[in-house]
Amino acid sequence: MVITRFAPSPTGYLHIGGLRTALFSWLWARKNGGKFLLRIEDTDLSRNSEDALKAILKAFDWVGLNYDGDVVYQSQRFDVYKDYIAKLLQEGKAYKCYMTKEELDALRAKQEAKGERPRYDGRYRDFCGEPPAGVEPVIRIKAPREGFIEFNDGIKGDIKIAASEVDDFIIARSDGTPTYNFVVAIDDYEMGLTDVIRGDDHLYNTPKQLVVYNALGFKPPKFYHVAMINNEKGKKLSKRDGALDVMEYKKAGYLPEALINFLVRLGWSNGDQEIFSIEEMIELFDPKNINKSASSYNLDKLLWLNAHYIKNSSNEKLVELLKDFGVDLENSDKIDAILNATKQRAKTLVELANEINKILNTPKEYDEKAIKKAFKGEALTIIKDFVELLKSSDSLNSKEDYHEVMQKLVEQKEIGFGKLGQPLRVALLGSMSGPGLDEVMYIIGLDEVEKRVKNIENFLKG
RNA sequence: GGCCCCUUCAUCUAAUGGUUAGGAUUCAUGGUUUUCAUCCAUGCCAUAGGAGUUCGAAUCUCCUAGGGGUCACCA
Repeated sequence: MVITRFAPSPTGYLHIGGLRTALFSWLWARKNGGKFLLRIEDTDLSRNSEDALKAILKAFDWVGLNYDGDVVYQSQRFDVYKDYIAKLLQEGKAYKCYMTKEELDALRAKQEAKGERPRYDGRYRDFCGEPPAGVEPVIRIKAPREGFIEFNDGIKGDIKIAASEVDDFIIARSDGTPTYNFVVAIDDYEMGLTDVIRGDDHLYNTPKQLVVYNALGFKPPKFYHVAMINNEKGKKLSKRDGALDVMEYKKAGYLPEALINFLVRLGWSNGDQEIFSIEEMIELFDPKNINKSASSYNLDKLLWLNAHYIKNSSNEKLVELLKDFGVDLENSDKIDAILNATKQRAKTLVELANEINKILNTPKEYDEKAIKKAFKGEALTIIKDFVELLKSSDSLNSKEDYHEVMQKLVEQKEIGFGKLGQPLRVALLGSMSGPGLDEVMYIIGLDEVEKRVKNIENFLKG
C-alpha cells in the first residue's frame, strides 16, 4: 500500500509549486491504488487554517484532485505530541534547555562574529543541576554528535549529512507547543506514510526528522525531494511573477487539464510525450522519472497546452465554462456554429469569450487601418450589392448557403474574393481578422448583416 | 560564509559508456485560408568550462564557474 500526503502550512492559497508536489503525490497514490492524505500544518496557532483549507480544497476541486479520509489538523493533535515528548524526556532522548531566547541570540551573534556556523552548543544536554529560576524551558532532542545522517532520496540519490550540521533542535517551545520537524515526523509515521514527496526546500529538514524517527524507533518513509519551480528568468518564483495562486489561472481562462498537464511535465517526463490525460498520467507516473534539476516555468507552453485543450473540448463543455466569462450561449440555437468558428483561435477562455462577443455584438468602432485598406474604390458598393443579393436568395440556412452567395457575387462582378471579403469583414467585425465570413453571417443572420453594412455606410459618410 | 543539491537548444525535456545529441514550446520561412488563427512542411538553436578514466564520455571521476536550497522557541 502506497500512502502519500500533501501537507501545506496555511498560507491562504495554493500556489503552483504546491500543486505540482500535490499532483505528484496524488498520482503516485492513485497509480498504486493507495491513499492520498491531507494534513494542515498549523502548529503556529496565529494563522487561520479554516480559510486556508477552504482555499486549498477549492483549488483541489477545480483541478480534480481528491484526498482520502479526513483532513488532519496538527493543531488538534497537541495531546499526541505531548505524550511523545514526555516519552522522549523520560527515556533521556530529549531534555529541558533553560537557555533564554536572549542568551541564544547572543550565542548566535558571537558564533557568527567568529565566522562559525550558528548552532546550539549543547550546554543543557547533560545538565543535572539546579535550573535557573523564572525560565520556562524548551525541550530539545538529542541529535547524534558524531558520524553522519544518511538516507536515500528517491530523486537525488544517497544523501549524507554530517551530524555536526544537525544540532539538538527544539521540539517543544517554552509555551509547550511542539515544533514543525517534530510533529511532521510523528504525523507521517502515525498516518502510515510510505512515500513523502515534497519540495527540495525540505531536504535539510529530513535529517532532523530522521533524528525523531530514530529516537522514537519509527521506520522512516521513502523521501522524494522535488526541485523547485523557477520563474521564466530562472529565479525563484515570487508574487511579482504573477499568478502564483492556482485559482488565478482559472480566472485567466485556463482549463484545469491544461494546467495539470503543464505542471506534470515540469520536472517529470515520459519520453517525448507532451499531452497526457489524467488517466495516462496515473498509468505512467513514476517518481523515478522526476528530474533532479529545477525547472523554469514557461507561459508560452502553458498557453499552447491551453489552446490545445480548448480546441479539443466539446462545445457543451465550453458553453458551461464560458458562463464564468460573461458569455451565456445556453439558449442559443447556433452553439456549434459559434464555437466551431471561434475555438480554433483562442488560447484562453478569456480570448474565446472575446472572439464570441466580437461576432455577436454589432461593432461599435472600426479599426482605422482596416477601413483605409478595405474601403478603396467600389468596396462600399460591392458589399451593398452583396446584401441585396443575400436578400434575394431563397435559402440561407447554413454557412454554405452564405458562401454560395459570396461566390455568386464575385463571379457576377468578376472580382477576386478579397474585394468582397475585406470590406465585408470590416463591416461585420470591425477589423481585418476573425473567423470565416460565411460562418459569421450564418451566426448573426441576414438582418444583422444588413444592419452592420448600413452602419459602416453611415460611418463612412460621417 | 559552512553544509547540501543542481547544470543538455531561449524554455520544458529525451538519450541510464557507442545516436548525424531526439521531441515539444517559442522564433523564422513556406504551404493552406478572402483575413487572422488553426493545420501542415521546413529551418535556426544545446551537452557551462577545464583536466582525467576509456578504443569510445552528455553519461564515470576530479577541479573551476554559475544557479538553487538551508543554517529560527516559522512551516
